Amino acid sequence: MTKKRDDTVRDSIIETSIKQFLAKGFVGTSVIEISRAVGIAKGTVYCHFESKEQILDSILDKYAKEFLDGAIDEVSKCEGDFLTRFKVFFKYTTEFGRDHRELMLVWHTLLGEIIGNSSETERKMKEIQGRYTRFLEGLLEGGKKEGMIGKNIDTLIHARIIIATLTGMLLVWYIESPPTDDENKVYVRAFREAILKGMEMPERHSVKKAIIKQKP
Amino acid sequence: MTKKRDDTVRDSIIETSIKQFLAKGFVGTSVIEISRAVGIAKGTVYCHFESKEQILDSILDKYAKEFLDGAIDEVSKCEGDFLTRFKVFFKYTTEFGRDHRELMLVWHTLLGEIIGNSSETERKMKEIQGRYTRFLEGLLEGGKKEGMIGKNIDTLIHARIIIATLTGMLLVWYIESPPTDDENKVYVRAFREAILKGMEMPERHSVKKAIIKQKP
Amino acid sequence: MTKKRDDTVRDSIIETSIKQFLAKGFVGTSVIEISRAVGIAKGTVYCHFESKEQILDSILDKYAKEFLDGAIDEVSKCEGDFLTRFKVFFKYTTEFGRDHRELMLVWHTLLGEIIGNSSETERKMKEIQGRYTRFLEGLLEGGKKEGMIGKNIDTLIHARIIIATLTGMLLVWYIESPPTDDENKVYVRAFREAILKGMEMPERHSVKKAIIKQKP
Amino acid sequence: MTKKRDDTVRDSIIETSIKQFLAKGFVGTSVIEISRAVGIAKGTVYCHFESKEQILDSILDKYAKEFLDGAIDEVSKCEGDFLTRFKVFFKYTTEFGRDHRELMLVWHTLLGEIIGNSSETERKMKEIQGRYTRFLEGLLEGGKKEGMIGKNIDTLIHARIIIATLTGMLLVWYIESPPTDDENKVYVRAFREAILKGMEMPERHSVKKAIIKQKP
DNA sequence: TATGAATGAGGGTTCATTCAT
DNA sequence: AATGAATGAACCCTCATTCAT
Repeated sequence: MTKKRDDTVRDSIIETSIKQFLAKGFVGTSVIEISRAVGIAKGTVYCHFESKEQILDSILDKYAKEFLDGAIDEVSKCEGDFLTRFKVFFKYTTEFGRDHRELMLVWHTLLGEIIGNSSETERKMKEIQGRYTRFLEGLLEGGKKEGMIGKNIDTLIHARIIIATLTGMLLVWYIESPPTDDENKVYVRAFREAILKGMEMPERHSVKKAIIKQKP
Repeated sequence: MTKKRDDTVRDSIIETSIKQFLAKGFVGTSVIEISRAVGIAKGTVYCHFESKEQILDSILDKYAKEFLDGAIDEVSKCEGDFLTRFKVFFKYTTEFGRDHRELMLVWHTLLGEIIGNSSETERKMKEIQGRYTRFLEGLLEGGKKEGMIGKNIDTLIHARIIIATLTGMLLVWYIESPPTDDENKVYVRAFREAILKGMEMPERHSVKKAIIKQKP
Repeated sequence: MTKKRDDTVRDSIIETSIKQFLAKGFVGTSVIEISRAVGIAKGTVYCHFESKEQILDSILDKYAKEFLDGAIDEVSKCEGDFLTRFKVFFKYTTEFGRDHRELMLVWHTLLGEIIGNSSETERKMKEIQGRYTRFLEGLLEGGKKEGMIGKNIDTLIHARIIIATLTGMLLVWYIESPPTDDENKVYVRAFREAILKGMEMPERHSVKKAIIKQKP
Repeated sequence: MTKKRDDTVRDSIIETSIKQFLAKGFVGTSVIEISRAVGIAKGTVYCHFESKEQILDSILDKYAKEFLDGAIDEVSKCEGDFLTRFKVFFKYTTEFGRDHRELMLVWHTLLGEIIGNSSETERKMKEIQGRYTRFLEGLLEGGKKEGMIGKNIDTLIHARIIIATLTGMLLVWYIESPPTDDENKVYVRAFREAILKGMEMPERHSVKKAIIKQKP
């Protein structure tokens, strides 16, 4: 309601910056490169953002709003049990990653660059990351209550494992050339199953047996 | 006795650069910051390295030599079956990650910054990463032949999944404050079990459905 | 009205650079010295030139355009015989040398510094120098056809001698304190007569022996 | 008598520096380049010279001693009339230029770079140049007394013209590819005749006639 | 005498930011 | 809002010189 005017240029700057930051990092990207890629003058960038750092901030906000809030929204709307909700979460995450490859990746790329800065931006990144972890922890906690994942599972640790896995998945996809759509599906399913197995009720079968008995 | 002279300063520069690159990225770290942290003059850095980029190169070489070659060595020395070898690999990787936190992390930090550069350094990074992937693929291939992991498992894909998972694990550890040693063990075990389950023989239980019958 | 904008600063940089290069050579002059002499910030130089080398390039272009093209123009406009044309050329050259002392001298100063560089700038200098030589050769060739200079005169060699003489004249003027206007005229006349005598028709008197019968 | 010890290295440094200064100028040549070309360590240069500037000084001394003193010597030893002495001078100069191409050229190259410096070295260069001019002036003055060159010839001006011409000759040879030995001889003779004609007794024939009457 | 690691001033260049138009 | 010339700090790197060995 408030911000309504024509934000075409502003959005263009953000969209372009994501691409550039992804390719060359935050420090490695200059304002003039952004402005040229957008097709405006250097000074014009400063009509829309106070500083280069503010562009980064807006990207983080965009990530938090579109990805994180989106995931939370999607999951809250789902009324099923833990497994259903988890699958919704997983589907949302991987599909978002597929459709907003750059936004997801720039997040991880910048993490490495920004964390340790002790800047305001670092604080923001840590806060977003924390919100993500806690949301996932809550989801798992629910699964525990429903008896769908092992009681002795540490939900915080597993939240982290899941994030780690998803993070790593994206990075590897980025380094190696992007997989085909079919490969993509195989990956995603394999990841999901691996994650779920890691948390499943021990009664179903002993991990130990499965692993150790292989040596006849 | 060959070329051995006192490389103290050189090593210092590398060690310090790792820390600085980790904290601020490659572009974000200036040569004068490195020199000050080492306690030498700016010019002295150039007595030991031709350029800032060459420091980075040396770090990558160090990573490749210490971590990758170390892992390959360790595994080749092990004469057991796939599972034993895989555990050796896993142990080596996680322990190396624990003991050389910075070296491992700087690798991943710089990956995000460098990939896309189309620089010589990028080529080097991709080559190292490729060597790692192929090594792991070979390991899994062996497991397949021994009948210890499912015949239908795509070893390349799973090599990538494993790397992704380990990568992500490290990154998350870094973003969140470092876990205690005990947490560490739980993580590592959980990760390893998850990975192995994802690949185990389908006959034993029903992973099969999840992994193999992707296309209904 | 085409691209005309205010090139005051750009021109100032060139004018100042000529003086500085003349005094201290190209390598010996720093960009900050130029900027300070112009009265602008160091960075501003780079708003007008891509690099220090580009300033040099512009000076060469200026030299080629103002001096060389000017000479060619002046001579082509003259419809007289060889002697008339040669005198026009000589007058133009010496007057240009008198009125654009610095531009002429910086050319020669930089020649010594740049030649041997195997840089792009060297190529440019050689090309300009070559154009100058060929133009003069053409002029002499005309004189030969008109029968006003000896048939056996090698026009290329004499073109070079003339250039050498003019070049040396300028350099000596610079090293020794600049001569008065009256001395100037004596110089110029003496030079011109010496040059013309060296090429005149052998029949008239015995230069022939000196020039032609080189091999007894 | 005084300096007797083995100056091989010192001489090597000077010889090498001449080549390097010629190719890249004084400022453009670094001490390490010289040392590498000589095949010694950088520090060793400072065992033989106090500074880079001192190398230049030694080159100038060498030029003054070998070329200038040599010319003066040669001419004083000759007992003939002006024309004979002048020819001796000219022969010596051009042959020295042919045989010590680099030493001669580096002198002219460095002139442009150093003059204007207001350094001690500049003073030295001006002094050498002045000594050269005065020597030549004396030679011409003798010719005047012997009645072999025109009474109204200004010997200082003509000394300058001669130097200028020789200087220019060298530079042009340097810029254009070096002439063959035969071409060389033609040049040299043409130069000498041109110079001598410019100074000859007016009684022999009127310059004016020769030049002006060409237009019938 | 010879070495080469160490120094730090200074060079060319980039770039975020400002501001008059 | 849009522009781009201007700024000056900061960056990477070079180099003359010193000095302990």
